[in-house]
Amino acid sequence: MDKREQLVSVAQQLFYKQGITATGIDKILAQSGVSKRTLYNHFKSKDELIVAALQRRDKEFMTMLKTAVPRLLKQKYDGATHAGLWAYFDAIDEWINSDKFCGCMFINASAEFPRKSDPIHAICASHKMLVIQFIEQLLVPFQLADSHKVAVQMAILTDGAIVNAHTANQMDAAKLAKMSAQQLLHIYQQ
Amino acid sequence: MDKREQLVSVAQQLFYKQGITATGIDKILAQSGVSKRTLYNHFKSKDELIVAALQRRDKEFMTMLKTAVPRLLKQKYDGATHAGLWAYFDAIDEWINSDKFCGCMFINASAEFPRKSDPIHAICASHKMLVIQFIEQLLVPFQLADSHKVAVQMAILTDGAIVNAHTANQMDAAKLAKMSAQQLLHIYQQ
DNA sequence: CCAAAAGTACACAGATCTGTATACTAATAA
DNA sequence: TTATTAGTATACAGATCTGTGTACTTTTGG
Repeated sequence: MDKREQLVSVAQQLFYKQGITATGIDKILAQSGVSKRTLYNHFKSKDELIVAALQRRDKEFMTMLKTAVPRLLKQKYDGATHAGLWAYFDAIDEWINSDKFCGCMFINASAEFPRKSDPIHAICASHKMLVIQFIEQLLVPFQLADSHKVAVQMAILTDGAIVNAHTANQMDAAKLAKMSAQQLLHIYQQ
Repeated sequence: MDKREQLVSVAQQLFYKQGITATGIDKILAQSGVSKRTLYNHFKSKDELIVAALQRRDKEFMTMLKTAVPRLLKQKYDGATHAGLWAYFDAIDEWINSDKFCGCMFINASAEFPRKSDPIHAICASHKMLVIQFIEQLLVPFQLADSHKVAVQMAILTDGAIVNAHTANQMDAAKLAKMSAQQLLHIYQQ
């Protein structure tokens, strides 16, 4: 019933699966069953729709993390305090090996909109910052001297795993990234 | 004078800087000073030109690695046998912080052409395999039990650094990735 | 019930994109 | 020299894309 939500939801799916530039407005209208006039009443351009789709994906992804990590922490590690980070990599692994996986929407979007000044690119950057903050929380039990730096290192492992799975079909990339993380934190813990 | 080479060279630059779908044939023709008919005598479609541009970039990037790594190995590590991998991460760092950097062309291309069956996507995958092989050579001095697995872990760190630099403006990503690599190989060396 | 808000259908402007057709010109090689 | 090859200029077909204009219909709140 909420036409705006329908539009953004369908746009998000199509942009993610087929690329943003490659997805025309008409495809989104056809699949959502909304008229073109309604779209341009809610958004003044395609760019605004792209922004809304990315913001929706941002919320969706963070929600996924915030539910999957506690679930896996309980399932696989009996809720052990330090194991949040392992559960995080397990969650990434689950996602990468699910059929909905098509790379990271924000990495993909910044590939299509490479100019740093582009608002679309800026949204991608701030999403990545949010993920780094999320990781930093999981690092608290390790009592690290510079937990932000380590969080960025974990983010690098994450993005590397995502890209290797998507581009090079390395579907075990998240498992390898998790191993790397465990070995790295073994050092930091000393 | 070699019109084909001019076309592929300009196409590579524009595809890399602006994205592939966003770059029209006409822009490539204008910048290379070649007529449209000549383009379609050499390539039967834009897709073929894309393939040629990616293959050219593949050669260029591998050549860059094969010259930068020995140079940095000598400059910074006095040619120490085991330091090839550190020189490799230094080379990635140099590239990331150069003004020509605009992410990894193959990561970007697979974002725009996500279907695994697409020949363009396949070229991206095989480029990543070449890089992994290159890394594996640098791991020889470490005499690892499973050097391929570690090479993939290094590739994950590399791609993560590239993506974090490009998408999240983390320009020190390669330095952090190098640190991770050094800590990881310290373990593997024991 | 009725007025305002929201949505639909559809035509179309104007730009852009890939690819082709045609007729002419420059270079090259036997 | 002359035939062939390679390239140019340019118009254009046909598709597609974003965005607007207009007239009609549905929904909804007071």
